[in-house]
Parts: sequence; C-alpha cells; structure tokens
Amino acid sequence: MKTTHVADSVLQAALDLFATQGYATTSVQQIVEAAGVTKGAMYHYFQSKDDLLFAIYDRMLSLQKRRLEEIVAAGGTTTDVLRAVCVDVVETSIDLLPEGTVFFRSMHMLTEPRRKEVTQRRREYHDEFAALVAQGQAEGALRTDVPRTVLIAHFFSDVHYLSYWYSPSGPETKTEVANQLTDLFLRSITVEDG
Amino acid sequence: MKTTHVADSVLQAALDLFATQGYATTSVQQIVEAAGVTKGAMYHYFQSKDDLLFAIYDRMLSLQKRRLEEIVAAGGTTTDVLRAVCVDVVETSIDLLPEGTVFFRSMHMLTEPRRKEVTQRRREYHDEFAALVAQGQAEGALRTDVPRTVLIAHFFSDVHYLSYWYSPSGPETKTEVANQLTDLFLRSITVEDG
DNA sequence: GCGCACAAACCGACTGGCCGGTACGGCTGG
DNA sequence: CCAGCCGTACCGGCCAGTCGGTTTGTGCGC
Repeated sequence: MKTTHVADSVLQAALDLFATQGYATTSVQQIVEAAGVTKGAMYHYFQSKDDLLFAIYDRMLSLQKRRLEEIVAAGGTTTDVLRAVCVDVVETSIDLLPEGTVFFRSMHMLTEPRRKEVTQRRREYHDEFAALVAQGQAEGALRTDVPRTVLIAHFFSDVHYLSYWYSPSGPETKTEVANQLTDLFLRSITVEDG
Repeated sequence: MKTTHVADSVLQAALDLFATQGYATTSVQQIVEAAGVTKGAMYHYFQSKDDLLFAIYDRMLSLQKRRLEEIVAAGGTTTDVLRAVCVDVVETSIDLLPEGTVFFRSMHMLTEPRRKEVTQRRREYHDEFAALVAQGQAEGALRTDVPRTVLIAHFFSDVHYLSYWYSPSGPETKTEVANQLTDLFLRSITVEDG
C-alpha cells in the first residue's frame, strides 16, 4: 500500500504540472518535489519521464474504452445508445479535464512506439463509435448527406475542446453541459422530421 | 527585398517544424538549417525563439480578425452574416492548418506577456462572435434554452479540431467541409420550425 | 569611375546553465 | 543479513543565446 503511494503521488503531481505548465517545461525535479519524494524513489517505479506521460494516456484510454463497452453492452435502440455514449464521454472528459489537456497537447512528446499505441487505441474507439453512427444511418434515423467522417469529427471536437473552455467552477454543471452538447450534436445529425 | 527573404524562410521553417515536432523539441539550430541560413542571421531578425512562435500567433490572429470585420461590415441579415462568418473561419483555418496545430498545442510555451496578449485578442474575437449569436437570439432565430457560452464553444470546437483530423489530400474539399460543419452548427442552434 | 568610410547584414565557435538519467551507498523490515 | 526501497551527488549532452569578427552594400567626395 505504501509502495503504491509513492507512485500515485508522483503520477498525480506529474499530471498537475503537465496540465498547467506542459510536459517539456516540467522537469523531473519539479515533479518529485511536488510529490514530496526524491528522484531515486521515482526512478524506482518509473523507467523514464516518458513513462509518466504514457501512464496518463493509458489510464484515460482504458477508462473510456471500458465505459463505451459497458454502455453498448447495456443495449437499447441505436439512438438511445448513441445518446448515452455521448453524454457519458462528455461527463467522463469533464471528470478528467487535466488529463484531457495533457492528452491533446502532448501527444507528440510521446516516444514513437507509444504514440503508435495511443493512436491505435484511439482508432479502435473511433471505429466503435463510427459503427454506431453507421447503424443509425442504416436505420434511417441519421442523415447521410454529410460524410460520416465529418459527423464524427463534429462530435469529437466538442469533447476535445472541453479542456479549453469548461470550468467546474463555472455556471454549468457537468451533467447540464453533457446533455446540452449531446442535444446539439444529435439535433444536427438527425434527419429532419416530417 | 533580399533581407526579408531570410526572415520569411526562417518563419516558414519554424512553422513547419513546430507543427510536426512541437515547439520544445525543435532546436534553433534545426530551424536555421532547414531555412538554409545561420544562427547569426536569424538572431539578427528575431530576438528569441519565442519571437518566432509569437509571429505565428500574430499572423493568424490578425488575419482572422480582419476577415471577421470585413464580413460583418458587408452586412446582411444576422443569420446570413453568421453563416458567412462560420464558413469563412473554417476555410481560413484549413488554409492555415499548420498554424492551427501550433496555435492550440503551444500556447503555453509563449512567455507570459505574449500569452496574455493572445488571450486578449482571442477574447475580442470571441466577443464579436458572441454578439452575433446574441443578436440572432434577440431576433428569435436562435435558441435560448442552451447557454450562449455552450453554443459558441460548440462552434469553436469544430474549428479547433480541424487540425486533428482534416487532411487536404482527403476526400473532402475545404469548401465542402466548411459548408457541412456550418450546416451542422446552424441546424443545432436554430429554433425548431413550425 | 574610384577609392573610402561606415553601417548593416551575417557568420559560427563558444558558454553557461539546465535536465534526464545513473551510480552507489545506506536504511529498514522481515 | 539480505533484498527491495530510497537518498544524493554527479555526469554527459544539449541548447538558447552571445560576441568578436568578417563580408556585403551604400553613399560620397573627388
């Protein structure tokens, strides 16, 4: 238990500093000082600074993948599942706002094999989401006059942008924003009534 | 004439390298080599590496501000102006895709006063855009059941995300994408008919 | 045309500092 | 007493920025 405490506090400090200062401008010394440990302790649990960064990505990707699969497994009509997925990913992204900041800003700082892995896992998520949209289109519920790529980018952009404008101390709660953004998205991609 | 050529080629090389490798991982030496000049020449035209980065921001902000004002000055109904602004900013952002990549990824690398200035100028742009949306709401054309902040973030997110997915060599032309995204956005924020 | 003076443009070796990573010694709980 | 855990001093490399010097351009008197 105590052993993981060191690793955990280092990871937490790294996340905070990467999110506020950026990866490149944060030194390992700063991280261990913020975590209240020493370099020796840190390098006992992590092989490199890059490991710290990747751990952030790994945690986020695992969580989102798991949640997506849980929701899909729960079943329901395509639009209901799609709505649930959208709301959930926005809420999760708000819970992981600092992770999101680091995620999109520091992807290019990962070493080559790791960046490849992150890209690969993102693609899997993307494809699963795309399958939902495709199904909705096949059922005639979603419009087909706009390329699916554009429809999907249109949604992911909202998630992506959250860390640039949303503040937990602002007027909107995460649930409100999640529902509002989902509503805007679904309204734009649903076929017109009557 | 020859004098500006050095500055221009340095800026172009810096833009390319910052966009592909990131600001922190690009050395001044790399930039000047790519530009085919020497460090001495570069430091004759720029005071610091930070200057190169800021020049990219300055150019982008100036261009977008100018275009926004031209379109607003041209006049028309609120929704027409809003549509024109949206299409234009997407098209412009596609023309400046590398700049966009650097813009959102490296903002935190700017020195404090410059980051302040960039934030300030972005805020001005944001406010002008918000005024258009507010006017549309006052005229009853745009929905008011979602906070204006969310509506606006919903649009800016698309612009922001372009550099992460759009490729000029892909199937969609910039004009198509601009119209498609604008259409999705306006559809989601317009009050329902009938 | 032609030397001349002077400034602007440019060169590139060098430096001072920082930073990721390591070597190694000591501590401590089982 | 040993094996994992951690502290600390240090190293090698890199990199932004500098600085004395050289070249190139330019106006001017003659």
